[in-house]
Amino acid sequence: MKYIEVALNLPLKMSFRYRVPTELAARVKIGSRVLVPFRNRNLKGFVTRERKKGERKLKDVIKLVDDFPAISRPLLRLGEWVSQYYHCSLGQSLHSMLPIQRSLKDKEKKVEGKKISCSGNLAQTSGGSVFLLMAEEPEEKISIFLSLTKDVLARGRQVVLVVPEVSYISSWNKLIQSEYGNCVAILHSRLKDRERYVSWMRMRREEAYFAIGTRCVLFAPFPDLGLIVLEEEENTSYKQREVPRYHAREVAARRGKIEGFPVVLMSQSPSLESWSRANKKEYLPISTRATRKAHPQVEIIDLRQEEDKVLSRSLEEAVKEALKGNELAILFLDRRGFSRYLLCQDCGEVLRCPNCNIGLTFHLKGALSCHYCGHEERSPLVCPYCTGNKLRGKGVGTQQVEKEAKTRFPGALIRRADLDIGPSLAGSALKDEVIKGKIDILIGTKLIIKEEILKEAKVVGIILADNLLNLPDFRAGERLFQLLVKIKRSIKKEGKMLIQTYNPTHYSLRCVRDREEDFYPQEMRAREELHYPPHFHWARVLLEGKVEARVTEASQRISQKLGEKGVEFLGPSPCPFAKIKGRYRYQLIVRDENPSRITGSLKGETGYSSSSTNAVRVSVDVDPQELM
DNA sequence: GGTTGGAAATTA
DNA sequence: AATTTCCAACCA
Repeated sequence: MKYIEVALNLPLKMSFRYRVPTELAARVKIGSRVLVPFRNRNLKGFVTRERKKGERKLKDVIKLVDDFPAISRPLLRLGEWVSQYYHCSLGQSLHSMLPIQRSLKDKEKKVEGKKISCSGNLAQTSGGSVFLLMAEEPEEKISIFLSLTKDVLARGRQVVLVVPEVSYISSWNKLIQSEYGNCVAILHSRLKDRERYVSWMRMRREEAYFAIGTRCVLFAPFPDLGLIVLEEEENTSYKQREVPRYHAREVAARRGKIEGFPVVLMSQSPSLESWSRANKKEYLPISTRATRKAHPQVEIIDLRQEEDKVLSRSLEEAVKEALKGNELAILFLDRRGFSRYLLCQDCGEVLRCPNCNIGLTFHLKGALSCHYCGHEERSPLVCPYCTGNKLRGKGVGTQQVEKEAKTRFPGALIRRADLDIGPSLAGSALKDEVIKGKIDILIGTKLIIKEEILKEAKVVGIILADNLLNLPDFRAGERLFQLLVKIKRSIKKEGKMLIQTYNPTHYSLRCVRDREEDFYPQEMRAREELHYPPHFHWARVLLEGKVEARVTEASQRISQKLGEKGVEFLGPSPCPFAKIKGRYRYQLIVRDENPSRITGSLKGETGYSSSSTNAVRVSVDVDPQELM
């Protein structure tokens, strides 16, 4: 008799054993999906191991779901790594790797021989390595991309291109189709069931040999994958917010290691993590020809010296100039949906946490708090740096920009685009309007920071850079730098970017204007002292529950345990969103230079999640991006 | 003795 | 995660 272990899509550490009825025995393999009885219902799960003996009476597998194993051996190994590193069950990680619920049917007799032959020729000098491609010019990036992929395809292997968001897919698809013909399969979460199924099957059958998609395309069922390329590797969308909370960059690298192929990260301004790894030769830089073309002018405007805190004189002049030449001007302001910060309009300083150096969150009752370590203080009446009395709560409602622009630039065609107007509308329709020149001044949030829109712009004004710089996030400076570099690289070469700020000497701004490469060593130094990544790995332990006392109690218990183990951690402190859907939320931040020590210290402290009506749910987010 | 609400155990 | 089991507190 044959027995198997099955991983179910439940937050349980254990797998369950079943007996395989004789008539199924030949077809049930490792990686197969099976339907099994569980409690009083039937669940689909993945076969993870085969066993000779069942030491007790086990239930029978009900049926085999698919005509073939849905998960290949290497992908099973990848799933095991994801579940270990990101603290979720194997069933949860495997479930997220297969975006299809229905049964997989295969009428044609697929040649299984090919898979075996591929494992022999994996040995390749670059197999398992990660490369970092920092191309200044988009044309150069594309030409390197094409030469790399051509090479892989010529050796009969397949290519995956991962992009941060769905909107990036169509232009890449056009490019790749025009180069290689109809060989592309597209995969992302917004596809309909049927489309996803067709795409997935085309990859498996090698009817397609090029896959483009968002995160989920990392698990493309190609039999002989030869290359994964990640576009805009610093993009924060690469971190999945739901379980399993994986980062596409890490998963790509791990798949490359398991299956022995190279991974290429592309970026105009890489994440500090990747820059640092490249510096340590963990990632290999791909050298580019130095074809730096003329850059647009960058001007930093000191708002402390300006009468008008919304539109400075220089920005007004620049916009007028653009209007005169019938060119597009963009005014960017990021609305911070939550949390405000306290800024001195005289000296430009911001109230920061003495322990963590992130902007303190300014609450309406006049309290200031740090959500990393839980530090709290009363908000002062005068600025502690210059004793001035112009401390102002900043962050929400910089909405007057549109009103201001209308009075300043009468007759101009002004368009405001943000989430209120609708994200779908802000997409292609807006792009069309921009290209046809139907807009003179475009006012918007991060939504409009798209290459297709920016490339039409002659002038871009950043209304208040401090909004981004003072986000309660240690990566705020890095994010601002990356955003500004992206704008600078995308707008017209003879254009101009004007940055309004109360902190004109900040290196995030200075480096955008003067020497971009100086940013990374400076930011590395800033992160070192406070044990921020990339020097240390972080994991967030999130506690949620309906009874606040229970949540704080549980967080105390965990912090005591961590203390006994001698692990370094911050908190517990209330999350930036302290209550969501009636659940109170607290967090602890565990940090260590070695990610496996973090995993070790958390083992046993938390289930993957335990839930009952009044209990506290504890979950772990390894290498978190935003702590909300 | 019986009901009840919440925590703990169980699921193969 | 979703139930079932366990157990102590409360009641008449």
